[in-house]
Amino acid sequence: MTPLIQSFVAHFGEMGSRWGINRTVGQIYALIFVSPRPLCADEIADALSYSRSNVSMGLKELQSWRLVKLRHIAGDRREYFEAPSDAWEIFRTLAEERRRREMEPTLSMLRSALLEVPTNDEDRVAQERMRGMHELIEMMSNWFDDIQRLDAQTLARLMRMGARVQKLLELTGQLKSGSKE
Amino acid sequence: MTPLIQSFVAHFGEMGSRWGINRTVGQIYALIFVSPRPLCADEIADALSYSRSNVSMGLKELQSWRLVKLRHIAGDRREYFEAPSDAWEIFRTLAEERRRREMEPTLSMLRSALLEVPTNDEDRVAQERMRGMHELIEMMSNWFDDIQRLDAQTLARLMRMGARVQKLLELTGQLKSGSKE
DNA sequence: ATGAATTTTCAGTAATTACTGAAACTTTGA
DNA sequence: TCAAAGTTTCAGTAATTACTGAAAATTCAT
Repeated sequence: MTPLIQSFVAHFGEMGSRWGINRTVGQIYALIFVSPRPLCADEIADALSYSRSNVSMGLKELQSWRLVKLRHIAGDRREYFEAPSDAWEIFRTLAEERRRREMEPTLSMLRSALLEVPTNDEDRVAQERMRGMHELIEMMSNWFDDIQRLDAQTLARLMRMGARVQKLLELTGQLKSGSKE
Repeated sequence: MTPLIQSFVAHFGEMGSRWGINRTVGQIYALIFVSPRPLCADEIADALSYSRSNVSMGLKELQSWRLVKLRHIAGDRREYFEAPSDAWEIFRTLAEERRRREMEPTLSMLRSALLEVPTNDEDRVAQERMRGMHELIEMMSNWFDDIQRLDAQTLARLMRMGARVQKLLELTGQLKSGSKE
């Protein structure tokens, strides 16, 4: 590993642990991401000085997040791993997977909590707060879903617009006032 | 704690660990969030059966995330803690703090990596990928910053629009074609 | 200043999570 | 069907992180 790659990999190892992801997994992904060609498990274990089995676990985790693609090379039985070279695509996958793992369980917990009939003031207030949270998370979840379908270019345009989108909304609000939104 | 609140608190304890946040901190915040009035450390320790010192640590962490507000009650020396009752506000704080803790260090690492002059093909490719990632993260970081300034209502409108925003962009793209955007 | 009420720190311990090496399993070519 | 190449599982151990209780520090009324 060159020093450039080494520092990139190290950074993602540390960052990883601020997420749910562990150091090994972060480093493996960083390495695959910057590699010009797919890597096999042994190469990864070698480069990072981790045991073969640890790398195997890490790759399985990355697969469960759908962040790596498998490749096969003719005449070679080993599996090779590759990341999308487009950071947008990675981000999209990550967002979708987080929605599924973090938002959905919370939404279903909140939904069932909101079905309960509160029998005291404490529960009444609690439910009120939960309702607000449910509303927010549901909205964001749907929004993620919509965003998912935009192509990178449109999304980039939307982001570059930033706060100016507000102006646009005000404008269309006027144009469409009276219609369904 | 009522069963309703208990299940909410338990859920956030478990969810917390999928984030960087630990179980205790997640539970403390959940409890504060649904409480109709500010709580003091002893009440929290009591409700969750954690040691007073553990709760103290947890509250400190929540303060470092700026997720709790301190309140004082006349004639009572203890500090009371409260969460914004508006989930939007919480989300905004969280997003800002994550940007600061996760995006900024990564951006600065990437920036310095991109300043290096690559001396071989491996580094050249790696830098190319890093450039893509830098572009994406920087764009998102700026966008978060912009979003920050929108009021909840506008943001909600934007989200409810979802993918339809694409149509809007196409429209304005036509209107403005030739101008600076 | 004194001391009671409260909060924080910290060293030690418990619990959890990460990692390894060996063994089991799978796949494929001869 | 066998054996070689490759991958996964898993029990045990290492490393990390969470938690506690006791002691120290802080705050504030007198």
